[in-house]
Amino acid sequence: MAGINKVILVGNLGKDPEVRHLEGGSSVAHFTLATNDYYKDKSGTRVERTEWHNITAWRGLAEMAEKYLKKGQQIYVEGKLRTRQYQDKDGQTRYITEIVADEISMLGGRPHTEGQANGQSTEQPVEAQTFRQEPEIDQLPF
Amino acid sequence: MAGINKVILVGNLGKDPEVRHLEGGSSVAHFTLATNDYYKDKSGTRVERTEWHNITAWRGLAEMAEKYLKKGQQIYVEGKLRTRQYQDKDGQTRYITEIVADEISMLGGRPHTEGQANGQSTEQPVEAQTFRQEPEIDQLPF
Amino acid sequence: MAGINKVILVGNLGKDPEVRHLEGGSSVAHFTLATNDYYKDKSGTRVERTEWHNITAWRGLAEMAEKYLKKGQQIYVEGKLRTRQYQDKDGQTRYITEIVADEISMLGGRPHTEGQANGQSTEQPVEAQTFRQEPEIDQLPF
Amino acid sequence: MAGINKVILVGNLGKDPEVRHLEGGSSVAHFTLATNDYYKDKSGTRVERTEWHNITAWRGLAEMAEKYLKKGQQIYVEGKLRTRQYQDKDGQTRYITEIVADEISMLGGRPHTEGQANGQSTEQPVEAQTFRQEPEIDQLPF
DNA sequence: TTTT
DNA sequence: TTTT
Repeated sequence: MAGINKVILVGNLGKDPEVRHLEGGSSVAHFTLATNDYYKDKSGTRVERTEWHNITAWRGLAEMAEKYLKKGQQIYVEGKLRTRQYQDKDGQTRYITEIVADEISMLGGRPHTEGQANGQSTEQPVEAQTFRQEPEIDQLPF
Repeated sequence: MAGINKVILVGNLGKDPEVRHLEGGSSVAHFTLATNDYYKDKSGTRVERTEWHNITAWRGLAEMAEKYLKKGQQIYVEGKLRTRQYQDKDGQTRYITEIVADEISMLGGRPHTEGQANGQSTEQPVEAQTFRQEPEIDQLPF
Repeated sequence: MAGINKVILVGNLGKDPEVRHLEGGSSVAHFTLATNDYYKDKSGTRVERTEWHNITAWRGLAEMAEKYLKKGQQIYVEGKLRTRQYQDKDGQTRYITEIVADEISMLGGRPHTEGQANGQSTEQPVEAQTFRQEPEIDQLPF
Repeated sequence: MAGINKVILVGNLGKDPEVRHLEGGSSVAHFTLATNDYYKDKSGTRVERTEWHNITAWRGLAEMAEKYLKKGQQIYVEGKLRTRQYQDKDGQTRYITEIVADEISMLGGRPHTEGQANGQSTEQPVEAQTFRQEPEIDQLPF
């Protein structure tokens, strides 16, 4: 039975993406994304709740992340949930749930800083864009 | 900054929901949902990949789950991601990511088996329905 | 500014898809999809409301629709909204809003009827599958 | 059969919302939302395509729209598709497809201008927020 | 642990 | 025009 496994997030990057360039020429990027929620508690006080998500982006999306995404930026992410097993340092099996991105879009028309060779940094408004990664078999190098 | 944290799943229940009736009169249900994916590997062989999701449903949705949802049934779930911390038996901090359901819809018009007191089981077609839980502050009794 | 334009539907086909094979070798399918909604009116009576959607599928999805989709079948459709202008028979400009499908998934494991040359019809369970159409420039032959 | 009818948009308001306060104390807001798409045509030229959507918001969301939403602002809208019939000035039956909003979130932390009694306008950063309208029976006053 |  |  075919299923649907879809995640839609709008949030802010917790840090710059970490990008690894793999041997076969492929790339993978990791970053965290915060989605904030507000609600009123019983006393009527406004409370903020932040949820942190682990985002993984492959190939073209990893390269896009490396070039354009910075800590704090607000983005739209569409992807699928994947829970991976790994062994921690004590040899115990642990699980981590990630969102594997299929589409990333930069929101808010926020200017982004492009690093300059001379150490200067000029604010260059980068027109917000949507990037899409066509589905392929994900390599799992970790 | 307000964010969006939305999950949309179509899959099959891995087991009957476990429902707990809390002291304040509230209820919470837990179950797992499998979403299946198919892809062709390099040799062209069709491979199935199953992703398992932990679903939590509160209040009215928990009661709906208790009444209508059974192992194997195909459903639509809409909700939000939440990662919880807990201490494992060795006192170590661990994390689990769940989908807290906002809406559940039964798909496929699949007949559902209602347990009978006399041990017999009659197939009773249950009209597929959508159930929605209005947002409230989630209690976290575990 | 990049935007998001996404539609997610689960409903039943109102009729068999109409498929046109275009000169360049491409195909386009049209069909209607009903999504049903239930609510209680002021007197507490349960009322059903049906919304009808115009679905357009291109290329591989059109061929999938031609092969596998039949009137009455329950499917998941993901796509984008597009409003087209056309001239009615009186030369007036009219508008129609369609959902251009990016992904279609058959739900419910419902057996589908394959027409047979001898006029007989055998129920053949078709394994539910998800089909995806990679984004390209849509041709607009009508 | 229960269905799913869901639309997710990120785009910019084409004009300030038009809000009507109805006799029963309810309100309804209308505005248009542009979602922009970019693609490369056959010659490799980057082409922009804008899709316009008719958004309708009821009750609390209408009041939120009246207070906070302005032409040009980037927002997230979640809602459902609804196609309405009406008679045009020539007595002909026409159809219009709208998105009835269930949730609206302001994106980008963009400051918004609050009209001032003295005719001055001060830029007041409004913390982006998500507003939700609980489902009720929609009144249809037009 | 589901489904086809 | 669908489905339950």
